[in-house]
Amino acid sequence: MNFWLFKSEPFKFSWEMLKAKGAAGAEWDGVRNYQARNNMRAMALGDRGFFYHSNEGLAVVGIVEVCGLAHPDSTTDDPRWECVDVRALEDMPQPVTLPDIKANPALSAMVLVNNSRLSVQPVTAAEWREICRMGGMTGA
DNA sequence: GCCAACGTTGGC
DNA sequence: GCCAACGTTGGC
Repeated sequence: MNFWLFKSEPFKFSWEMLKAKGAAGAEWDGVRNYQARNNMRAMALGDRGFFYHSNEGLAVVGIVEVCGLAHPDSTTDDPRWECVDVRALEDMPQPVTLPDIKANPALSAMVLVNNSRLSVQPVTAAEWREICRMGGMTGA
């Protein structure tokens, strides 16, 4: 299983909005960046991801699961853009904030720290465990 | 609201 | 194929 990080501005598409979609989940649409698209193409069913609120909140607030493989983005006719489907799995007991992440030397190589503009990012297994620990996530 | 960083576009 | 100009993102 691989791990990822999905970024969204909460006033456009928030964690609460994804949770409201339930088990069916939602398209992660609107991505217009090749690197982010390629990351989505590399995803497998059951992969896990962090849901990160950018601009406002600035924190990892929940865990999502990839529940649909990459397919054409329904918000454009341009065949270049694809997206996966994700659904909300669990809330972070405590949101892990960007300052918390930046202050943790174990996370200094995270894409979030070094290329904050990439909207769909890979996360290593070690980074995944560390952020789960910081967020008070007992399982995962 | 500002500004730095990055990606994309388009002229040459 | 290079590079300058521009637009967008996102942290502060």
